[in-house]
Amino acid sequence: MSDVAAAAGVSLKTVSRVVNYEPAVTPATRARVERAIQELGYRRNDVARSLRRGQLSRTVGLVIEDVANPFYSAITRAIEEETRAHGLLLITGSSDEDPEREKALVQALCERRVEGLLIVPAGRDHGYLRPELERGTAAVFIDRPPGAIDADVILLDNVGGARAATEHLIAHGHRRIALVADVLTITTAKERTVGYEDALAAAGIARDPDLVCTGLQDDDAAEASVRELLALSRPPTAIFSGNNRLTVGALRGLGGRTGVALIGFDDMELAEFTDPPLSVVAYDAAELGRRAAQMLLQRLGGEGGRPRRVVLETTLIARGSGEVRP
Amino acid sequence: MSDVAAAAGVSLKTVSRVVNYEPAVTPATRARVERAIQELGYRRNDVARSLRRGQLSRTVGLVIEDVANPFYSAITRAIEEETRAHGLLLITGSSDEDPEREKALVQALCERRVEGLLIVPAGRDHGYLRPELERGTAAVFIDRPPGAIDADVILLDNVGGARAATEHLIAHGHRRIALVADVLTITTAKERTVGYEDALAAAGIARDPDLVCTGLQDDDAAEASVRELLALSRPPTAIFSGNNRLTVGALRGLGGRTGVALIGFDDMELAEFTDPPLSVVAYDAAELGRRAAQMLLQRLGGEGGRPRRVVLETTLIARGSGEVRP
DNA sequence: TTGTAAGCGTTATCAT
DNA sequence: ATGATAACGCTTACAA
Repeated sequence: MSDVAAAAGVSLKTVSRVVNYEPAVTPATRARVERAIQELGYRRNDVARSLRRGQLSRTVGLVIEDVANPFYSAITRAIEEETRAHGLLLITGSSDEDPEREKALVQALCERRVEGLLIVPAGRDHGYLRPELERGTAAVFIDRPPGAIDADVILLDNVGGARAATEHLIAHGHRRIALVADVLTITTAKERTVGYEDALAAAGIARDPDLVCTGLQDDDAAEASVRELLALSRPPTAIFSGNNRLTVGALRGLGGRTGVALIGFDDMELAEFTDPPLSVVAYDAAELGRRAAQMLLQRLGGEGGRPRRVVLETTLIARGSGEVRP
Repeated sequence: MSDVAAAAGVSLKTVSRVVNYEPAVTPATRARVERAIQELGYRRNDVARSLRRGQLSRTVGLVIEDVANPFYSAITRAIEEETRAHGLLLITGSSDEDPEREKALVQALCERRVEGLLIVPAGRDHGYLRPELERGTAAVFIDRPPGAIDADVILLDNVGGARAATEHLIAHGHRRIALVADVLTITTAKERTVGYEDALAAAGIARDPDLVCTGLQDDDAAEASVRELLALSRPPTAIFSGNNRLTVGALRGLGGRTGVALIGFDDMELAEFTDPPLSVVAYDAAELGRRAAQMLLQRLGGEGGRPRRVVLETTLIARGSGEVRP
């Protein structure tokens, strides 16, 4: 900047004025400065800028489980849209469901002085965030509630969605319905399991432990579980799978068998083209991201008040696989 | 930091030493400082830090077309993995195939002094980057080459992949093969079109303009085109679609018709479960991101030399839809 | 309209 | 082993 000032024969401050479109500059001076900027290839340093202006980094941090998962990338995209509209850049990171990694990411983001944090929590204890929150960093949790602190959060109606799927299967005549779910320490997995069990109980169907497969962390685990389910002496006539990855595994485990009903939680890109077309519990992932970003932006805008909790509804999309009869 | 120093009864510099794990500090002093840090909830300010240390922001910028597209989110994830290993955070943004948006994003990233730039270019003229490159910001282009400047780039063998797909269809007896492609100003779309035409020419099949649908920007456009193709007096017996979004549209346009062969460029999540299973031109999207990040990291590490150009191979995965006979 | 001086939170340099 | 001081590139407050 001082180089530009020298080249244009003005003071530092005048260059600053030009760069920031402050009005108090003669058109002639402005032109001279702009020429110098062009020639020297000067570009304002936002790092230095935010330092002096009081910690406003104009960035927001996002920690999710895995960007490569369509569920999270849809959320990411929606958040990006909202933040961009406010001139905020987005720093992203994947935690891979590892609490340590989540914490390390959040800390790196805080050191970089992001103005706000959007987190799909992997860990259960977010006490480590308290100092940040007290110091004014806003935080909004997505998809799962925070642990050990109180903060804004936006969730899905997991219990309701899982219950609806299970009820749907029951309504189509199934009584031996298997569950394929992730580790139950993940609240979404837990809630979807509860929804499944609620529906069975309401229909007076005893919960058969043989049919409940939990702790499945990837598609391979789901595939193996489904194979085992099919090998039972009394195999299930229907399967409810708890998320998009597990649904892929379940389909693989079914190996083309179309006689077993299947409903998956999370809509998927080619769901309408599988054989039979895949019935799913769907919801608006983009809306999840959008609302989270909006809540964060409101907090950044100075909005006070108690932490809020928003729950988004799910919809059952019946395409065929969930309507197969026993 | 000065608060911490005061609380611990030491100087600013000593706190800095503790925070940076510099050896020259008595264990006793260190302990005292660390207690003060705990109590005050102090966290190092990386913004100020990078200012003094000479512009090392420890961040890298990534500009892609759309994170919500699985192709790009896979790339993003791989890049994240590489940069994380080097302590670099990733700032991401989607250009939506809009050159202005790409440029605005890149400029915002440069103002924030990212150390390096990873770009899937939307525009054709990257002259605007020259000042940044001269000043030492590294840049690597992904999936498409830069325009008007010379820089490292990692590409896919689009011509080869498209040619292989078309040859495969020809080998299965097709002579009326339709093309469903994006706007040809996008180099990947152009190259895939060239590969398609090459294969036809090599087989002595005249290019029928009725069968060549280009300029399709989304799945809806592809769906409409496929419907029109099927309504021709002499409809195609096979379709080659130029990317994952267009493939979704093509499938929709086919409306369950299984008699028309289909090969898509880009593998997809449920491709193995469609009816018939979807044949695709696949490649390692993660590898694309990984290699790009590695090239960037090498440049950041001071590696000189002429810009490099890496081309990744594609593989034809025959699952069924590409093997349907006319 | 333009310029000067101070300071944002940190690290580098040089003393002690 | 510890500290004083300047400096990073910029903006704010004030002066001319």
